[in-house]
Amino acid sequence: MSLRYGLLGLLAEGPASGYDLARRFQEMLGSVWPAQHPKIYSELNRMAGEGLIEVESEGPRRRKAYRITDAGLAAVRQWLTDGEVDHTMRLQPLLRSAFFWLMEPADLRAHLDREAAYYRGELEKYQAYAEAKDRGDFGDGPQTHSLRIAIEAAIRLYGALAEWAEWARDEDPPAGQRRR
Amino acid sequence: MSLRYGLLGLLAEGPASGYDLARRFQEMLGSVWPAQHPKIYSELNRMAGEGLIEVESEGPRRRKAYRITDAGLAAVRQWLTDGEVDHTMRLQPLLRSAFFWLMEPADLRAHLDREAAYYRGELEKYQAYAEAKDRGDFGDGPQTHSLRIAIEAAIRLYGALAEWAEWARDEDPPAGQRRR
DNA sequence: CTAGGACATGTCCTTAGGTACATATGAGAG
DNA sequence: CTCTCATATGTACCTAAGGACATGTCCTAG
Repeated sequence: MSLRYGLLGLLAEGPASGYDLARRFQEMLGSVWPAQHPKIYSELNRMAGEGLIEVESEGPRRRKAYRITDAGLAAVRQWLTDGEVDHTMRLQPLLRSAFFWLMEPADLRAHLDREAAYYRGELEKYQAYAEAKDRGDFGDGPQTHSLRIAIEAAIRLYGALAEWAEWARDEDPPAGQRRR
Repeated sequence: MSLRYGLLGLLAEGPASGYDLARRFQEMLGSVWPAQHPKIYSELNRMAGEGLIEVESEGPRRRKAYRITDAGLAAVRQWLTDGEVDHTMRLQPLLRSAFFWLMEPADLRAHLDREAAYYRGELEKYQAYAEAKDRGDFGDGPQTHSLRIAIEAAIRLYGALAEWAEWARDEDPPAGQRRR
């Protein structure tokens, strides 16, 4: 149900259409919780049926903007405070790492180089974002502050992963490594 | 298809039954790639049908041990070197963090305390594991070396998350915070 | 000798996630 | 005026994931 609450959380900032939500989800939450538009639209319809959100206005190009209801706001808040936190991680790159011994040393090195570059890239993206935010480019409402906290998490995570990949790349390759 | 390759990777170390694989997946990969036994058994059956693994022996209690075939070994190796890395993260705690502004400051503080404690706990678990490994408790084959790299990633990730949660907890709460 | 528990494999069913496809509409370029 | 592109919403369908339930088997404690 995380997508549901993610949408409610975004709607708590103000009315938005499914299209808006899809874009904002992608932009600001895409790296911690991917969501495609079909799922978003169907979830919005479900939530409208349950009274958690309601159609605020219908605009041009069939645009429907939704507004969160009191019930919806209460639902997100309850989820945030009482809902059990799901600590499940699903990190394919780490799953792969358990099987590095099956790779050729050269391939592994190349792989870790690419991984490190990827994480460095993400890290820089979020660092730039954080700097813009700290300069006040996005105002300083409570939402902005929360977003800054989320960005800080991304910075620390990608930083940790980048350093890990570089560390692993520079580690001695396993002694028992053998060619196929 | 990550589960598939995870199973093949484990089977590359030696024959195992579905039950074994479920336990080992849970133990050593559970925190980066959860897998329940129904999925494992059905995936094993599918892979047996495709010739990636084969039944090595049938033991007591209906136990069926599988062995990886040459085709299976080639498949994991190809996945490891040529397969596109999926960098998707699905971290509910970070999704939540974008909506901290909706929480009461006291609830948020309690939440971040629990989160920090959780991450510290995981961190210690993996640190202990790493120390045992560095002492040589598990031998020092190439698999062990890979596992050590995976554990190092877990240590760095949980360390980063623990510090993030503590940092966020001790941050000034957003100025615009308002009561319900 | 029997009851309970760990071992071991599976089915069933529901939901979540994701790709591909379909369609309508308004704005702007040429 | 028409073509194209971005906006905007959806359906259809497939696979992955996961909870609930069912069943068989061997061991051991009492």
